[in-house]
Amino acid sequence: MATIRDVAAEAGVSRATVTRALHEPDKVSPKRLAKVQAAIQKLGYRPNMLSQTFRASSTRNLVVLAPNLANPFFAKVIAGIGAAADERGYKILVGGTHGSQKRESEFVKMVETRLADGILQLSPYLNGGDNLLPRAHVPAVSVAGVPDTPYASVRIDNIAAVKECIRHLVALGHRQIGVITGPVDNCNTILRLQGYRAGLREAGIRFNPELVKVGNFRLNSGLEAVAEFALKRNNVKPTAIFCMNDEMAIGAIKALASLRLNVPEDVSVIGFDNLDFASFSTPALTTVEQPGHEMGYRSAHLLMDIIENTAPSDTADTILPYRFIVRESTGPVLRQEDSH
Amino acid sequence: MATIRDVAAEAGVSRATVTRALHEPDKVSPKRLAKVQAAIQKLGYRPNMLSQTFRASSTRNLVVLAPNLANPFFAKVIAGIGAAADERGYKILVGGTHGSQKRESEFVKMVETRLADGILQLSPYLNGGDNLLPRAHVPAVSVAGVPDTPYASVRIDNIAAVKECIRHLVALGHRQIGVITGPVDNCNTILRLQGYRAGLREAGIRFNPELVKVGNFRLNSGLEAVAEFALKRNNVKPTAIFCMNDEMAIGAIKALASLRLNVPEDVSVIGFDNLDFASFSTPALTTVEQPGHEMGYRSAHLLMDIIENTAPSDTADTILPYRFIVRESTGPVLRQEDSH
DNA sequence: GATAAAAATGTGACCGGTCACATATTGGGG
DNA sequence: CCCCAATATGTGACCGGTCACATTTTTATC
Repeated sequence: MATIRDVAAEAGVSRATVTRALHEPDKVSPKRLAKVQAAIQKLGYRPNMLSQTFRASSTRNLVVLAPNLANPFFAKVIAGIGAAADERGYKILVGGTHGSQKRESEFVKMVETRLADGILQLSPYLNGGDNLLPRAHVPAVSVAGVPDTPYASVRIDNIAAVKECIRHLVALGHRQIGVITGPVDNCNTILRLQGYRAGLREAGIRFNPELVKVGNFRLNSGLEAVAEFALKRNNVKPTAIFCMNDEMAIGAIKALASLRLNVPEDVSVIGFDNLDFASFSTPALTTVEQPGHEMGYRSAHLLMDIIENTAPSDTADTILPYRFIVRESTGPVLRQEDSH
Repeated sequence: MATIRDVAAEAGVSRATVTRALHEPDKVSPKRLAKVQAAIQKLGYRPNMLSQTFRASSTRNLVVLAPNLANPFFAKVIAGIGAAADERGYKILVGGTHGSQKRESEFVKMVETRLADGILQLSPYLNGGDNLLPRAHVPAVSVAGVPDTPYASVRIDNIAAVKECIRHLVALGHRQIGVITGPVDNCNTILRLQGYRAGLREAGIRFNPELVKVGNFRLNSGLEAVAEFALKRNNVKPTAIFCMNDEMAIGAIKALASLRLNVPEDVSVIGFDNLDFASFSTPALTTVEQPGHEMGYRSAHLLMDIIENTAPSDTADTILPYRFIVRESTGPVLRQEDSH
């Protein structure tokens, strides 16, 4: 593989002239420029980014920490990040952590060891001890995360969004409103649960822990949670279920169907995220749209600003608007009390 | 940021001793080892990977070229790649190309400029001119791609898989079998279309171009293709539709539902990939499972072998088994000719 | 055509580890 | 206590660009 010295020798100039020909062509006389270009052509020279990057000690790589690559919502966010990175000549390294602390610290180490310039953290766990980022002082932005992080975040107002869902259900006459959550230590779970409780309070409904089922954001856990609701001996059966993401909502609908319960006649279901699949499910899902692409885009620009020091690494939160979308999976409660 | 020289000075030893303390601790006397470790601790020293990597001129990064990150099948493959990379201390850079040549060449350039060691190409276009990889002689493996690439590939036998789908439909009495394809130049489209035609031939059914609709592998295009089938003035209405992936199949089912056609009573539908969503759709999808995780895993190991020169960079194909899964979306054709 | 200013080019050091080799230290056997 | 081998440590060069600065060449002005 040809080096810059080979090119210099071939063109009969110095190394510095080659560098200049590459980066500041107008500072090189046309004659030599042509010679250098010919030499580059002839030798098939490609500058070694590694050494460039080493000298500059900046890689223009961003690490994206995603707990789960299979989550379509994250795919949207990542697309947005990619678009922003592209605009400024950055590349993104997508690290699937699968929730593993070890994996996560591997990627943080990439920044500490200069293989990447900063980190975008998707949906982190609450900063209750196990969040690595604050400890390592590394440029970071949290996407779709929590308020009050020690670094900037871009997100929606989860609490308000969920309150709006509950308000919608209450308006339809529901008072037994179940909820299927994500993992208990997930920040979105925590916030949305707060929204849920606030929504109930607003409607004067007492919070009933039996109506809360813990899921994991995957299809299957929606299914299992509904099975648990059905299995219950006692008679607190929800007439509506708020699911903390669309995948679990689709799982829930599937489970309800196999119990011969119709959505929304027997049970209303609400999701969260507005995946593409949400409008294609039967019935089409009432859900909250998070502007995933926009969130990714904004947060990536913010991170790059921080890296390049054009923005102070403050902890300001950017709150983007959500959109509550009513489709077919929610409807009025029918007054045939406890038919199932 | 502390360098190895700082550590050496602090510990009162030479740079080489520090390196050895880091990589071959048993070759350093316990006394100095302790001193070095104390110095590292005190200075918060972290080796600069960039320079290490520069010296070794190997980054242990693999670039994954994915046309579309939102495709859940690719997510599975990427997870497999990640698992393999992990085992051997590689990291993966996921590059969403969105079908753009420019983006793709950006990533190829990353390998040429040594920011990554090799490329995994997901579902490439046929080598009709616009496939960059052969031109750049870069370590590469194709995943879920075509036969006869100039580099190794890991895939299933698409033709056989589709033939099996058609055979299944024919056995149920279907003779008007529609197909919704991916983009015409996509290699999977081409192979699966060959399988489709071979399946028809086997059953003695004449190929009818009017039963072929071109899609783009996204939900919406399944919907649109069905709308086109419905719209047709002439009377070649399919009693079964083979979709080249699950997303389009789910789109197709949605469209059929809005036309008041039942699946599978009125029209049977088959998908491809066996996404998680496939078994959660209503009705659950008959489909072909590609071992996405395994494909990613195998191809990544193959690529790493090539990079490390333990495997010759031959063009051998690895063919993995697929699995045809019959669920609820296919059924016998009802003999009430042309009810719709 | 001489002189100063501007533009073009070349030189050596450097980024931060690592390696090959040279040198110093230790230990055991006689 | 000396000698040789084995082990431990240090030295300088190097990876491939890039930068600051020194040097040379060109151009402008009188």
